Amino acid sequence: MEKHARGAGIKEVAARAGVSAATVSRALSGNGRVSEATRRKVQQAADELGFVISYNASSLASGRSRNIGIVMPSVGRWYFSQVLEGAASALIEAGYDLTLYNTSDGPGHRESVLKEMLRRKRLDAVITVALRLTEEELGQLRAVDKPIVAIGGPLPETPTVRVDEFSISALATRHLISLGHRRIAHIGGGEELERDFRMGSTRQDGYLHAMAEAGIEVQPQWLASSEFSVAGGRTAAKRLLADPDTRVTGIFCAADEIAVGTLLAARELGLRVPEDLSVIGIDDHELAEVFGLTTIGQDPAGQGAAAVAAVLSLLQNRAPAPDLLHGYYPTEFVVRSSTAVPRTPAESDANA
Amino acid sequence: MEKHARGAGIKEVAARAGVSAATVSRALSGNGRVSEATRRKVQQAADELGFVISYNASSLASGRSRNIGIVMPSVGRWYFSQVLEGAASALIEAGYDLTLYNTSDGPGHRESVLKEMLRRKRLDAVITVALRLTEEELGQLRAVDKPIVAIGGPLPETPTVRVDEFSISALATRHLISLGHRRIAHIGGGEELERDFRMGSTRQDGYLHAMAEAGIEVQPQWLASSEFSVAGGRTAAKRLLADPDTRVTGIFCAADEIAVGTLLAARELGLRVPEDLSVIGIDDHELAEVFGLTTIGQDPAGQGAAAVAAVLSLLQNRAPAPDLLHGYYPTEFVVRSSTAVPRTPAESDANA
DNA sequence: CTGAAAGCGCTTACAG
DNA sequence: CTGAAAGCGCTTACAG
Repeated sequence: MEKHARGAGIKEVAARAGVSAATVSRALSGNGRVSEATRRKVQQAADELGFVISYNASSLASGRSRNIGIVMPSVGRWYFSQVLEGAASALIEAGYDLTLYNTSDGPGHRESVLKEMLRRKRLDAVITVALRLTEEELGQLRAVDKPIVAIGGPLPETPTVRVDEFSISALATRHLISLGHRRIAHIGGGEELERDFRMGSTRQDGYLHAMAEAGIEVQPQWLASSEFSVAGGRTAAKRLLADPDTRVTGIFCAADEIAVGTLLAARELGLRVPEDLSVIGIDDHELAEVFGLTTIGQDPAGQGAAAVAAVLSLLQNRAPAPDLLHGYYPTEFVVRSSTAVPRTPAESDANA
Repeated sequence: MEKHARGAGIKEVAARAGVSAATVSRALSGNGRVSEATRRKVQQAADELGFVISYNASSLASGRSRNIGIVMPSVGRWYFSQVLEGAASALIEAGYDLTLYNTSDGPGHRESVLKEMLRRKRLDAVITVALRLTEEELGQLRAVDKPIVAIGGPLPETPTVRVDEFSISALATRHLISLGHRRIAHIGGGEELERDFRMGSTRQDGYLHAMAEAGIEVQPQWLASSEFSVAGGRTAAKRLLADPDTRVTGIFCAADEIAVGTLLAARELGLRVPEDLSVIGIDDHELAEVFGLTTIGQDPAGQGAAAVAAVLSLLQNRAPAPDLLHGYYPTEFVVRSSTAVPRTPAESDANA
């Protein structure tokens, strides 16, 4: 009774099935050969007793935890919540637990997360999202000798699910250029993005590259930045659009939330989109469709699932997953109604 | 060397400090008395060796896991991502791990999550978010004899962090009524909300109550529903506002995302807010401020943190947390610019 | 295919 | 305050 209340253990199952605990373990885990008849007997006994394995004991004995850690700087922000959703689904599907480490509370916390929590041996592998690690931190993680897969971070020699920031940014910019825009601004992710993804510059670089390629000289006031939010984008765009000698006809925003903010700012300033202003973003955020935003979709949930798939395969055969070392996660160019040929082509020849 | 690579164990620390493993355990965990001198010696040895405790071993031996499970139907939706963010911060602060169970993939998955994962003894307690459980499921959870705290669900006799759905809905509706509106619609959360929170009806009930209280007969076409998204709200509001004999002057939306969608719909239909239409939501979503939306803030991150606090206190002394059994989580009425006196007071006397 | 036994790395009465 | 020893509930060579 007492025993029952705390759940039947492997011994009880063994007794009921008339076999040894070792056999129960083999039958239930699938490791080691067991006759079909025995397996069935054991399974039935386990079912009858409502046996639930103790992961702690199992992990301690076997060294495997069926538990993956995910480290990200913020669950509350859209991108991360989507990644998490995708990863969580994939993990639950595979029968793995997911331990979440939200490092949002400043670097102090992040450090303790990395140094302690990840090494407490309860994890089979780690997925980092948009995390920059120092050489030392990376070394520590590697010392534990557990698979690490990154999403969107700059971890050297770590299998990484990433989109080609530079190319999609150049693509977005070229889209505006090809429509005839020449006065094109860029609202980047600013420090936040830079810190988390080390790609604020990469997206801006793609923009600068496309502009240079087209022989357009970028004016300094065309470069703005915003935090990743509609409010931030709105503020940045208002500032940008209010400046009389900035008068751009197109804006490439580093994220859809910023782009939506830009659309709102334009509206408030009496600018029509796309007649007076074309706007393009990155993400294919759910608001993008609502606002008819042209964007480059990057499917964060898919990225989360892809990282899980990579981790699981590493866990099985430690294959180096070459595509994650060199390839890029696919993106999708989605043309909607926020971009069009500029209304005043006369402007497009003025270069300063 | 070998040993070192896999991390020093408690024995190595004991040897280095010149004490027994038992003493190391006591010194490091704080359980049991250890002389200050010994404690320091042990701590230093542990630091030098980079000792990290094995949670699996510790949990197996002690029965405590320092790990809390959180079950929610969707991490990707705003409300849940915020709850998670709040809970994660609070847990990391307390030195607890957080295991996430995202049950979004249908009831089949949810069931296995509840029946198996939560019982694998790796968890000290469980926080459920917006989860309806059957009597049986609840019984199973209780059988494990681990603290359960709910957020927003209808779990009987379970300490629950919840806002007063009925009252805030009535409040929101009364706000419109007090401004002079009488033709007021309600866009609820529909099935989705009903299923997850069992409160779709509660929010609608609050609306109906306030309307009845004011002697206003609610016309059937004033009741609409939408999924929890801007897109959903926009669609629902368009349908509602397009109907010529519905002509409401105010809409109470069950969530800010729906309300924002409603604002967009109004704009597209050429209705000015608040001159032609007043809109009020619930949440204080980050978009609410951007859109000047009047709303009732419910601070989901705070709810997550509150649930964690409750769980931790239950873990310490098993106090029943009476406020969580009867009280409500505080909300905040935030008046912005989406609500005002209706332009055409003549209408407000027509009752059918 | 199956069992007895050692062991995973801690914690905690029990003595002292 | 500290140590020796048993035990947490599994897994897995090692034999058979």
